[in-house]
Amino acid sequence: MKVLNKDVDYAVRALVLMARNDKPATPVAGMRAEVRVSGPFLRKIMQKLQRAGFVHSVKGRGGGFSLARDPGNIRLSELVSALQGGIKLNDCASEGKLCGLHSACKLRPRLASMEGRLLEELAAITVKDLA
Amino acid sequence: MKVLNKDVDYAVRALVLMARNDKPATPVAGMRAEVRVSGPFLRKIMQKLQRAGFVHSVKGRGGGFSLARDPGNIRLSELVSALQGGIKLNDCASEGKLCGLHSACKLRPRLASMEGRLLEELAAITVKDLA
DNA sequence: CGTTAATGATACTCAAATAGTATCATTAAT
DNA sequence: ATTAATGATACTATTTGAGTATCATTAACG
Repeated sequence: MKVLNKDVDYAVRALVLMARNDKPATPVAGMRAEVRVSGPFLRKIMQKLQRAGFVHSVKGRGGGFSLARDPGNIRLSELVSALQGGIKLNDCASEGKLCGLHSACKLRPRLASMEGRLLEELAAITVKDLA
Repeated sequence: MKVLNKDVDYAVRALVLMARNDKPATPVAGMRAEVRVSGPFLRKIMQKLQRAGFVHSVKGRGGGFSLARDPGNIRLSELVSALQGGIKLNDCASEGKLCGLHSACKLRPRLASMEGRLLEELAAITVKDLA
C-alpha cells in the first residue's frame, strides 16, 4: 500500500539535485549516481518530466536537462499527478466507479475529503523546500 | 496507487452490515450478496477478522459471525493494520530502509508526519459511523 | 564530415503485489 | 447420516510497478 511510486521518488531526487546545481544543463549521466538509479530508468523519468513541462531538455553533445520552472513552485502534488496519475484512497473515492452501494455509501465522501487533505499537504511541499 | 485494498473495503461492508443487523450470528452466505463479493473470498476475509479479534465465529450449522467489539470502537485504522499491514507513503518513510540519501533526506520526516495524520483520520472513522 | 554524447519515443521483460479460487478438515444442528 | 457452517492453507490468475533495450534524432567536437 505505497502511496508514492518510484518515479516520483527519483524525480524528486533529480529535481532537487538540479535545483542545487543550477547548471545550464545536467545530463542523465551526471545525475544517476547521486539519484541512485540506473541511467535508462532515470532517462525515462526525465523524459516524462520534460513532457509534463517541469524541465527543459537539450539534445546532442553537451546537452541535458534543466529546470523549466521555479523550484519554489514545483509542488509534490503536481509530480504525483504527472508521474503516477494522482492518489486514490480506494477505487471508489476517486473515480465515479461502481460498487452498487454507491449512493448509500457513507465512507466515500469521507475518503474523498481525506484524499483532498493529503493532496493539500503534498502541495505544500516544493522542490525548493527539499533542496 | 491505491491506499485501501479490497480486503479492507469488503471488511468494512461486512462489519457495517453486521452492526446494522445485530443478529447473534450471520453466515457468509447471508452477507455475500450485500457485500457484493464471492463467498470464498469473503470467507477468507472474515477469517482474518476473526483471527484479529474483530468478530466471533460459531462453527457448524446455524453458525456464522458476530461482532466481537463495539462497532463504535472499531476504527478504520485498525482494519487497515490488520488486513493490509498499514500504510506507507513511500518505501522510505515507514521502514527504516535504505536509499543511502537517508540522513540527508528532508522529505522523510514530512512524509512520516503526513502518514501519521492520515492514520489519525482513519482512526476517527468507526464502523458505527458508517452503519 | 564522421564520431561521440546526449535526448525522444516506444516496445518489451521481469518481479511483486493484489485479487480471487479450490480443497480438505472440523464442528454442530437436524 | 446429512447438511450447513467455519478453519486452515495452498494454489492460480491478474494487474501493476519496476526496470531494460533499442532505434531514431540532434548537435558539439575534432
